[in-house]
Amino acid sequence: MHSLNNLIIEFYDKLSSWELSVVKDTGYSLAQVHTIEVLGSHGPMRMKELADRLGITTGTLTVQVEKLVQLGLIVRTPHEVDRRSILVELTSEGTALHKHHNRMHLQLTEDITRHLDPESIKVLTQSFEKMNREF
Amino acid sequence: MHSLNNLIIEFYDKLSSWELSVVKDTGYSLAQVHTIEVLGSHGPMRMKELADRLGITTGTLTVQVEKLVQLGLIVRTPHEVDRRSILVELTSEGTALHKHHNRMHLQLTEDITRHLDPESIKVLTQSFEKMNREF
DNA sequence: TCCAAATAACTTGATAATCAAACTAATAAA
DNA sequence: TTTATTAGTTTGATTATCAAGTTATTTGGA
Repeated sequence: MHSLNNLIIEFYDKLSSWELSVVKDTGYSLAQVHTIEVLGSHGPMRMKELADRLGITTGTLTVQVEKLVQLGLIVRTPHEVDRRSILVELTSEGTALHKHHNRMHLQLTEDITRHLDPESIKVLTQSFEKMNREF
Repeated sequence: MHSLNNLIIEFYDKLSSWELSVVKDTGYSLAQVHTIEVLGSHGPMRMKELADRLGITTGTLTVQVEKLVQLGLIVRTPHEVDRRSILVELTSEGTALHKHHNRMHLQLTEDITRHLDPESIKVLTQSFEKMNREF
């Protein structure tokens, strides 16, 4: 258990470094790409929910979103029922950035699992499913 | 492979959120705890190496380190052979913070793996070893 | 129904984190 | 021994962040 713990920490650390270098290549900031990631994988959402997912306040997010709108990556649309809220969603350019980032991730996954046999991949997948459920 | 990729991304995302909330409880910033983490798990090191591991410039690190020294978490000692360099290392208080954070991690690992059978744990551990080697 | 409380987003003012570039001191290489 | 490189710091500017206050809207009692 102790060694597994250390391996997870090391895995997380290496993934963070990889993410940082990949993001730097895009020319956007880590916070910006992270925002695009969340919108890309979960779809349009309100400011409040987005802020919660990103772990920042709505005040901070207002500024971030303003910049991403100017960059043409996202758009703000009024919420259909709740007029206090606005929905944030990706533009086609934002979607393209998300897809590009996703391809990078997929390539990484292929790279780091290339020495795993099919049975291990299967167990690994099931284990991740179970672990993700426990957070 | 595609689903495993998504599971890894989700795992990373949840781990990030967990880390953020755990760090917030300590009263220190994410950057500060991260610095302590690196020093705690790899031992004393030069500014340059520490900056590289953290993914920041030495200019930024100089400011960070100064604050951590004032907080009593780390100390600067001259490098024995290279007089351009200084070694950064944890104080006993810094070590205590690292140990505390490590215990949190261990607890998390125990929590998220509690529904995995011994054989899966074994395969999972071996898989992480192989994946970490490929980064 | 109507008003108080809660919620969503934004704004403002302050602080922390970051970088690039310039600088100093020391080492390495020619 | 010069010259080039490296380590760390400083400076000036920019970005990210928060807490607190503001406005508009919704919700939940009385």
